[in-house]
Amino acid sequence: MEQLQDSTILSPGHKDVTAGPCLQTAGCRNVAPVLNRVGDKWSMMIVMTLSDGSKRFSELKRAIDGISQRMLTLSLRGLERDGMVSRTVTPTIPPRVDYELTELGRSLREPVKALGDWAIKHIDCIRSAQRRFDEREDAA
Amino acid sequence: MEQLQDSTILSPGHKDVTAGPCLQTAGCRNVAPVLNRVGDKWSMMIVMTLSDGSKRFSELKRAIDGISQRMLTLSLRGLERDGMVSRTVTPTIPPRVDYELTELGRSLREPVKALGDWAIKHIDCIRSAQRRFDEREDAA
DNA sequence: CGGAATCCCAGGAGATACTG
DNA sequence: CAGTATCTCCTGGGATTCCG
Repeated sequence: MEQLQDSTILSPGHKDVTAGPCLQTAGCRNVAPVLNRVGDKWSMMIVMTLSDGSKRFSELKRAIDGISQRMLTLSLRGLERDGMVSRTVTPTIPPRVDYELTELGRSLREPVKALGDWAIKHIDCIRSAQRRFDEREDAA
Repeated sequence: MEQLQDSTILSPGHKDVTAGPCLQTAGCRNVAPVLNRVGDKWSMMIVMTLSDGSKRFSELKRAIDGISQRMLTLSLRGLERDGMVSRTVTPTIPPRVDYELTELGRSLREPVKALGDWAIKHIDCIRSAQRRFDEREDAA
């Protein structure tokens, strides 16, 4: 089996965590893995797409458009592993597999929405900041 | 100049956005870039670290511990480009550069904290879900 | 001190082909 | 249909070195 994306952030060659000196870093260390999944392009797309009910593999693949079946599989595995998504196999022929947000997954939608609202609210600000930055850079 | 991490998510070989069929995907497309920066390991660390006031380059490097100067530079550039962080050069000898959260950057702390709180609140749930998942997998 | 430039490699991710 | 298995290409990112 290929190495599953484990979302466990641990700097390679890093000392022991329990001996961690930085206070905020400790809390950060808990948050980082979650952010990493949430921040992931495909995982987010999937959660969004599953927001309005369960979908089967091929439905997801078609809905998300641009995702390869490989990344869909891997991302779903990651979300399933994190307990965000449940996977239900119906062993008919041909087989049918449905994915659905778990309670945990659904509870995630709220804070993510908060962040999404922030993003939408400030997207213009960010865009223009980027433009200004790029212009100054081009001038140089 | 090396290609700056532009945080602009656009599937390669993707059709035109304006013709996009999916409604929620459109909003998602705005949110994704932001999430991608927010979800970024180092960028988050930096924002966290800058939460309590401005810091200079070497302070950040020491505070974050594990980051390479390359990634620190690149991440700071990204944050600066997005208007989250301001960069102030004091041309003394030796030179001194201070980084500070902008208003935009500070406003980001709140929704991020919401997400962080969610993460902390559910981290046990996630961890145990991961353990269960891994055990079932080992059994197979 | 704060970077920029270069080298280099492991891991991320697409395309394709095969299977239960 | 819903994956798994390869193969391959490409980028992210560490280490190191040089510059103002």
